[in-house]
Amino acid sequence: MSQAVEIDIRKGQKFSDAIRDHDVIVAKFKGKLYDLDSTAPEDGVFIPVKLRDEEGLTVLRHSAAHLLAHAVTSLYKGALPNTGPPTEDGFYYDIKMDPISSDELPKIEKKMKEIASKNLKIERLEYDKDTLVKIFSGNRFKLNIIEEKVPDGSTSTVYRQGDFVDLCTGPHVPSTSYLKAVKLLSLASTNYRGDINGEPLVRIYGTAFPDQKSLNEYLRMREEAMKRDHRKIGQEMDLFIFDSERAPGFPLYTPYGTILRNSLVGYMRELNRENGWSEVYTPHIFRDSMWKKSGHYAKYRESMYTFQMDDGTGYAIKPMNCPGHVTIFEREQHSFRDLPVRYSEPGTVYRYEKSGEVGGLTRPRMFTIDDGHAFVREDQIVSEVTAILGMIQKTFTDLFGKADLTYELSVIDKDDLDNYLITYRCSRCQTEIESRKTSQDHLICPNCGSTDLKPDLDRWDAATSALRNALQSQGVDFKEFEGEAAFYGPKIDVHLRDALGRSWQLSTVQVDFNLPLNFDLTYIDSGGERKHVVMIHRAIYGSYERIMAILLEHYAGKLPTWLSPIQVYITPVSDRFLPYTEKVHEKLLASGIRSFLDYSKETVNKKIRMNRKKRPSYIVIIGEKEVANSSVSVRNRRGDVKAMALDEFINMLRAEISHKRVEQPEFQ
RNA sequence: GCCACUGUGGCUUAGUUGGUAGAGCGGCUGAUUCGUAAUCAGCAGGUCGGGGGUUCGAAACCCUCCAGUGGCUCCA
Repeated sequence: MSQAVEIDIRKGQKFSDAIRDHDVIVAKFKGKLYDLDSTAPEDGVFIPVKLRDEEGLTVLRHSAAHLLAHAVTSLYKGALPNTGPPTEDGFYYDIKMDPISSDELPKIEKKMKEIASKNLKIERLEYDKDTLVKIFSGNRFKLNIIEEKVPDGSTSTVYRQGDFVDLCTGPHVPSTSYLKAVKLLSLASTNYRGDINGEPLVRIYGTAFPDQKSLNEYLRMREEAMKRDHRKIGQEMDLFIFDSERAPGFPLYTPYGTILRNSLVGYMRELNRENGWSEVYTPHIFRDSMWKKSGHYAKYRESMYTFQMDDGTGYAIKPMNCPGHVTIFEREQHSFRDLPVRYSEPGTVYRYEKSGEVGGLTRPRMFTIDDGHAFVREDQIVSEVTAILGMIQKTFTDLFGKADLTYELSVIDKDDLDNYLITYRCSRCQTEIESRKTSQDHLICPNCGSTDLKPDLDRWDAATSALRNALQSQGVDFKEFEGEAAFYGPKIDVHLRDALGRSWQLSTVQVDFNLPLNFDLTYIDSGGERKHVVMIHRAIYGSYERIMAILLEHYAGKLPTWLSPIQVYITPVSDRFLPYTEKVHEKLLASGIRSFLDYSKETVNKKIRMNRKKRPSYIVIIGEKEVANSSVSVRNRRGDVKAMALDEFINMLRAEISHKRVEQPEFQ
């Protein structure tokens, strides 16, 4: 982060003439980035942007993308660059070319470095549309961009470095010599414009940094992330398996994994109880009539597991828990005094994710949501959502020690109301209907047949501002995303940043007007009138699978002791000390501590080596001294060893577990 | 679902241009009774993802299906 120094500049003066610092690569003038080589459009002050600044880094990577396209087009005849933007931590370029294998990345990278070392000037050139069309006549992708983005009679810019020219609005670093630390990372394929039917393109991912040192640091982090892959750690710790032949995409939890899972379930059960959420239990299968009524069949049938019995009745396995909770809610009439009614359940759902989409615990075909549905009055939305946000903050503070959360509020796009469920009012007879119209449909008033129906967004507005109020009352920062709302209502998504700086989407809080209408869920208000409830869907972990994956990657498997499947791994130095070891083990078990005794007759070294990958919280070794002193020799996760009295060890563990401590006490 | 890559015993893997599989870890057996990341020896374990084809001969080449990985699309 460099200081926001400001430099005076006069109209027509080149930015480069006003600065000396070689690290400055672009100028920010009135909020817009300019190449150093360009001139100020008017008098004013500009901020010099350095390589290391966030915006500078983006520019650097964008330039690196050009360098990549430059190298590829010079190596592969007929390769047609499409687009190559910077990304959060690097860049990519989509190129039409024959498929290549990742073995060729080093070759391309070498070419990039070769071009960079030529210290080519990167020039910005402005041309009219006709000239642009001539320049890119051989590249139909660029011609499409010109056709769409450059109006007739206007101009746009290209950037040239040596013999390579790319259509681009820039800005870029002044010369290729800035691109010293570039690295190609992976190869993927994509379709033109992200359209499934679009032409297949080769996408090459890479990254760039101001210097080799920070690039190396990034690569180390990347490697660390790879080592922390929950699929790998989960196998090492023996937590779950996937049997890709028998159940592709379905996790099976082993005994250790089930301990972890149950710890998380137990935590949520307690949190729910403390916050007035009743636990319920619902079937995994419902008749198809249920899914027709809920609307799931209409929208999600192809990703549901459906089947038919011999007598012809149709069923489906649940892809969501809401209908079950709704069914329980419906069993009795509700007064306005009863609300909110809150049902929660670790609800296992099954969704047929398409073959290319499944992967590990983050995208399985079976997962268990820490699901909750609150049935509330409209005036209760704010307080209910506020309470849920509090539960979210508590949960992640407990799980991660310090929760680095970001909030997103997804709201309706009022310029594009198609596909949202909204109230329409007939202009002629004032009849109100609830509908989700698509662009093909046109609505007709069921009462008078008029087609003049006006959307009424009052309820959406009220719900959205309720969510906004709840967020503000919690004093958290949030961003709003227009058009990201669910079709049935606005929602809040919560993201967590992990130890490696990666952001994961976890919690979600959604306001739903749809299901209460589909199922006609009502309460009797104080005036004796029937009103529709509002449903609030909430998941805090998101799913048990996902939170487990995140915990494993965040902690590199070294889970806080309260969550750790093996809290104590205990083994004697030799069989002679087994009786005392068993006594210690039993006392630990009696104290509620998950102790696992290793009877194998191996050397201590070997036993530790064999069991370390299971990440026990503590390793306890019992030998002659321990037997003599009624003590234990304890090794913690960091590898520090300490001898202590058995009771001292048990007290330490109990405190650590009951306070859900993330760190272990230090051994002096 | 689309594109690319990959698929060898429980795990990690070797296998040059095709000549019917090697290893380490783990497992088992025996010896060793051992002090915080490698004690020794022996044994068992593989229809090289499935099926089809080419060939005198296929783990290797071709086709096809399945699965995994990385992306795209999707994610209620």
